[in-house]
Amino acid sequence: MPRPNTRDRIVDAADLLFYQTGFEHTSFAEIAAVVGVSRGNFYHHFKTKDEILTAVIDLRLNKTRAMLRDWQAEGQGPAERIGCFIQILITNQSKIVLHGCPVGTLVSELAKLDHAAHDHANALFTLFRDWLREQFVQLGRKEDADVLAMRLLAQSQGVASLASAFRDAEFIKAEVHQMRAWVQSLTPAA
Amino acid sequence: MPRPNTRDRIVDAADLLFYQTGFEHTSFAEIAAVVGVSRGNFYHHFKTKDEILTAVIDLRLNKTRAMLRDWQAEGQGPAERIGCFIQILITNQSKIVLHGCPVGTLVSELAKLDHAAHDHANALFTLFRDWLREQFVQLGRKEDADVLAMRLLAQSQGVASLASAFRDAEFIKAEVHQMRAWVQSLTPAA
DNA sequence: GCAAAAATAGGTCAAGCGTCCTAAATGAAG
DNA sequence: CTTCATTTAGGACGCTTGACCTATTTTTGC
Repeated sequence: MPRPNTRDRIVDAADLLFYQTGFEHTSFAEIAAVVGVSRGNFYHHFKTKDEILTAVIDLRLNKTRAMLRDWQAEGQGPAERIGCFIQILITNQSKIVLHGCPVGTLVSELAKLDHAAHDHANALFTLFRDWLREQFVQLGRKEDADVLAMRLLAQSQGVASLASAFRDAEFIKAEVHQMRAWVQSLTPAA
Repeated sequence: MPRPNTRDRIVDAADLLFYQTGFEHTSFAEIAAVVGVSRGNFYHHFKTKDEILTAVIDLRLNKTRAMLRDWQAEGQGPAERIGCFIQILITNQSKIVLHGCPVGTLVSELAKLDHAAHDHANALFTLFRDWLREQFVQLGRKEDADVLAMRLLAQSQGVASLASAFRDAEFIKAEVHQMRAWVQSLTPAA
């Protein structure tokens, strides 16, 4: 097995560059330069730019699934698990201020390009949506679990969007506090 | 007689194309083709692409200022005026599902490109933010008016983002209903 | 150890881009 | 009518892009 997995390094670099500067604005040459491989080597692993995009989305899907699985395995209640989701905004606040939400900005860009991979990328949103819905169900909100899941998802998107626009990390902290209080208000007293 | 102003027609076309397909993805040739002018004529009015962007942002700023002024002049209370803002999501729902929020997606794209015009575009957000803050002040929430303004702005951004991602106009309607109820809950009984 | 396969390097290509130029058509002013 | 600035047309440039090809090196399987 090839120790220095060039393909993975390319996907990792593309993942980061797509996040930082956007899919369309990132060129083959830039990715290749970051990884330190020639364009020919690059082409050996990925015939088209769309193939790289597919690989990047798959990587993000796998990482997200693993993360959700970890949260599930920590032996806490649904409210605490929803708290893990909200916590992402804090953990990644500096990146979010600079480049927005990785999922939201990618899906938005692909929507504008009318790109075939839009649905594939949106599966990232669906992953969170379904997982959050399940948590709200376990919280005893079976009736409106999906509505609540979408609302929390929308809130986090809005917070990331404005935090980036105004380059304001404090805004994230304040809204996260409010989101936590909101979840608390939905949690039946134990 | 005022001739059909070519410059204005160019800006109008660029405004629409930037919204529908993004700033970077829109080329000189596309705009020129839509307007029906030659690239030379185009260049006579705008030396660089950034000049067009500046003109488009200025156009949007003026349109937004006029809209806010109209809302102010309708002789209603602050709660009704905030309702006008929320109503945009309904009025433009089909466009939002297809292309997202015109302000949010532009600011987000310029942030990713690290474009100098980012702050200029973000003035659109500031316009709404300041106006909303004033409405909340008049609603008797002087202390947290800016927090509430940002929260409502973030909500509308999140709703637009997810509505576009899931291509779901019904989601907009549902969340608008919730947002109206929220404003109502902040309004002191008359 | 050696042949097959995979990986890497670097050159090449057509297309599209923003930009720039010159020249012709138009229209207002004297 | 003439003059001259404005507007329009369209060609040309230099550059970047994604895509593709061939040659060489490295790794793998038997």
